[in-house]
Amino acid sequence: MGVRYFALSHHVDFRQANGPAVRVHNYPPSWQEWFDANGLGKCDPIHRASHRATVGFAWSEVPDMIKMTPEDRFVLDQAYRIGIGDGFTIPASVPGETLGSCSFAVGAGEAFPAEFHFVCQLVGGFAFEAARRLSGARDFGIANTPILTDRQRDCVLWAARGKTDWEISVILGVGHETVIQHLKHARERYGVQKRALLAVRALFDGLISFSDILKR
Amino acid sequence: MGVRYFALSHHVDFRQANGPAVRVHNYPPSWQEWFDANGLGKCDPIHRASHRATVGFAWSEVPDMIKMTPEDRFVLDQAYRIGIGDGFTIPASVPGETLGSCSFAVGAGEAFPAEFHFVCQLVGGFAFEAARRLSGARDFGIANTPILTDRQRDCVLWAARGKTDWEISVILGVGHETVIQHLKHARERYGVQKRALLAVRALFDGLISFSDILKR
DNA sequence: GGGGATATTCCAAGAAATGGGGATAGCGTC
DNA sequence: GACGCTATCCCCATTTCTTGGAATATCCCC
Repeated sequence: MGVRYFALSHHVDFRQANGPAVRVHNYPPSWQEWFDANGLGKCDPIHRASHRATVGFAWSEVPDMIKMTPEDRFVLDQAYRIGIGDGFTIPASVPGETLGSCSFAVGAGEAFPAEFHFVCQLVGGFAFEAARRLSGARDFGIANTPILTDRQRDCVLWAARGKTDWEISVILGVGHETVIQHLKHARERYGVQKRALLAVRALFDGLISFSDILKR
Repeated sequence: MGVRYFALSHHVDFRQANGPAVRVHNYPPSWQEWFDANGLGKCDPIHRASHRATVGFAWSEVPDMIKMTPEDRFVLDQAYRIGIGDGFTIPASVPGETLGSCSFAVGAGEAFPAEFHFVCQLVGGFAFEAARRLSGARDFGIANTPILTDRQRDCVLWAARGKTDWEISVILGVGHETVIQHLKHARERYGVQKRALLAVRALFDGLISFSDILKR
């Protein structure tokens, strides 16, 4: 396929991975060591960017996809220094399941053959799905994501929008205590203590979406 | 591509759709009417199955992917009666965004040409991505998003993970008041009042990612 | 050297969220 | 009819967050 490196991986910290997670790659060992030592599994810029696409993207597009921090630039710099050049990454996302991706890269200084993007898209996508099935990761996904009632969902949505319990009660036309109760139950079902994490989980599971929250 | 029908759609109830949502298809109008009348956007069995895959799947695999209810069987039965036969669906999932999919189907009684699965995968995937961008479902407003300092980002990340200010102060090894201050400034830069919305905005901007937050 | 951004710590008052109890009513299932 | 789920309301105590101030010190840039 005209590329030198491949990397198929779940986006977890492999230093302390506990659940089922897959990683297969042919990057230089020194890169994996440095990558793990810095706990990049969960915050690598390429991985972060992959959480914002449905299909493959060239690494050159990453700065347009996420906010690049100085560390992000340092990470990409390090990769280049170790010999990893331009790349193309295929995201893999299933609601409620560990995120992952499959990347292909050429050596530093080489040009990525754009005519192989489609092939990478296909190979990367099906390769990840195969790994996902082998690892049993998919058995831990949406099957056990909590189900909320309509009212609970409404309250979570307005809470994610930054409204207070009292404001929500006015918006929904119910009592203040009712809203407290709905959010209490929603937190219990998700097994979380804080409404910030509740909002995040509801977003991740597809219960609510950014467009629900941020419109207007 | 050897198929008769296509359907590219966000999984929402189009009777009461309010946000940006896309639907393009050439199914019979009677099917869309019946589909909407029954509010299937969110519970159609093909859509539900697509929430458990990262790549395309043949509709014949659906019973192995989700638990089929009697209603599900009735829905598929109705589709067949209207003239929709076997199909292949490509899921499209981005954390925090409305779920969607792109399907291809042959007429009732016809055989789906398996040799076109790969082509469907590619066309469906990129078609959905194109529709997603056109619809503004994802508007990359990276340019004018606030810039946080490293410490502020750390605090936002831990706050999104559901930690209290005091817990964060222990984790980061700084004073309790310092964390309060960082989050105060972070909220000011984002122009929000609540940490739940702060977490959502930071996620939306790509400052932090779901895999940063959720270990699993 | 001055200006600006950053990181750090501290105080205090009030608002809001959380966790623990309750209760009533409707609705559908077994 | 008993049971479970849902939605609605109420009380309490405690913790946590938010907002308004304040102060140092470092670092980089001009």
